[in-house]
Amino acid sequence: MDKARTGSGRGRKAYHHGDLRKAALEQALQHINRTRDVSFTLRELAAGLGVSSTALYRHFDGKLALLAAVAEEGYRELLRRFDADAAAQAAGPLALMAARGRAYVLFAVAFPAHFRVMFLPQLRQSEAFPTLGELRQQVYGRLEEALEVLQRNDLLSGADLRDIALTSWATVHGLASLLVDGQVRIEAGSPSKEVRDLLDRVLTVQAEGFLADGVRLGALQRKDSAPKKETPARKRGR
Amino acid sequence: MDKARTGSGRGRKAYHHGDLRKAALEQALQHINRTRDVSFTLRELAAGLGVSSTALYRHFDGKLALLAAVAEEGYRELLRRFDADAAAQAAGPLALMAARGRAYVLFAVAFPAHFRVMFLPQLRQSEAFPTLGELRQQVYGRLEEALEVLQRNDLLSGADLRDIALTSWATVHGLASLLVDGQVRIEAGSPSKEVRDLLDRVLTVQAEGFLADGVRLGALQRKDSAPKKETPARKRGR
DNA sequence: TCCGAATGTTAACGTTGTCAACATAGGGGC
DNA sequence: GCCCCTATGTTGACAACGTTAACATTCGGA
Repeated sequence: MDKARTGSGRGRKAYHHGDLRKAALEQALQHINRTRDVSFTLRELAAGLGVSSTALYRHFDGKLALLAAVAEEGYRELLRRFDADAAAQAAGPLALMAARGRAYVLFAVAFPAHFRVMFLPQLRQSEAFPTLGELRQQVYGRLEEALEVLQRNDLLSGADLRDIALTSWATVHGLASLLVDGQVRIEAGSPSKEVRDLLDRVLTVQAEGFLADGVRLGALQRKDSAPKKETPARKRGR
Repeated sequence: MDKARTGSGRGRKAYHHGDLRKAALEQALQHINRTRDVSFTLRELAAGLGVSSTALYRHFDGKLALLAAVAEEGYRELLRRFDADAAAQAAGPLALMAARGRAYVLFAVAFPAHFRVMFLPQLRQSEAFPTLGELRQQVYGRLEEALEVLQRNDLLSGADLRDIALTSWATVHGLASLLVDGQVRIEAGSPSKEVRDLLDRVLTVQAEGFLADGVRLGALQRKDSAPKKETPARKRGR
């Protein structure tokens, strides 16, 4: 298949676009990154591609399906990054865990538009895109996996693995959200380096905690509830 | 001012609604909680109130302004909860810190629609609602304040206060997001109790870290960057 | 009592996502 | 080399949406 325009004339406008699907996805990402929002219009997007708006319906079932395709791209890229660091895996459990968390945040910073779309409520709730659900599970599975390796090596504290996993996930996801939403200021000069340093510090605090040696959280127990010393074993279902 | 309908007849449809602004906000919250999304229509909302859609424009400048009003309600409720626990403040720095984090998450679970709207990209980016920006700063200020109290009492580890604050904020905000988005399953039976217990465990892991005693994160340092042992003092600006 | 301000209604406009019907390109089977 | 089937793109149209303008009704204070 020809990538270039396949029409008769050279510079003339060809009837067929070449790869409209790919071009539409790229244009959508540009819009999202510029406006920080998915509220672009199909007509505007199509006009930017020199194409009628209804042409997009040959490649996507509608606007939501187009966004779903963007989200799917994002999940696959994130999984690719998770699996890319075989080096970290060889370097030990701690390195693997840190690499996974770092990959999550760096992905969000590198692909903010994808990240935004991946967590759109409209897509999360829709059952029209089962692939997205499977990909989401794979992502969380990778994070859990890294923690299980830590546990096998007796590197974890006594807390329940599920609680640790949820805490780690929340921290990493929260940091990514704050960065993507621009609630944490990043120097425009060398965003990559600054983000990486910030990220390392956050992951360190996260892993080692922030209380001084010897300080324990007895005071954290609520007054209105019996302090449950023993965490009940929780099912790992779904 | 009469709360009830002020028209002539008793059960007859009154020309004036009574308190349309309040009713509209409530109806909007219902829609958001039902659909988990802000994509309700003004016409539908107005029809549910037995009112013409343009009547809403007497109370809000438009749909975005209505959402901004919802967000403002949310921020004020959250701040109210922050300040409500004077008891925790008296019980010591650790209790205060835990209470603030817990208030954040419990607010999100109790007011999911508000929470959703508070972090809408369209509202975050718009400069038409400066009040929202001020309220946001107050919220983060309360979290930072609790940490500063900890620091004054020498209860923190040696890490930079800004890093600890960001990590805590990310964890709490991430957990709230995951709960509101339904990515963490909650038993329908006693959601309140289960969330509170889960929350306590996460806050504990967060504060104390999850590494076993003696394990340190030397392996976390990246290979492509010089390991900066000393965190450079960072300005506290903005 | 009267009159302006507050509140609500009707009609209309431009834009949006989407569908149906039609037009064109391109490649595989004869 | 021709033909037809399918993939791809276009035109025209529709209902629904947010929003505005012009008009109607009610309330409350001078």
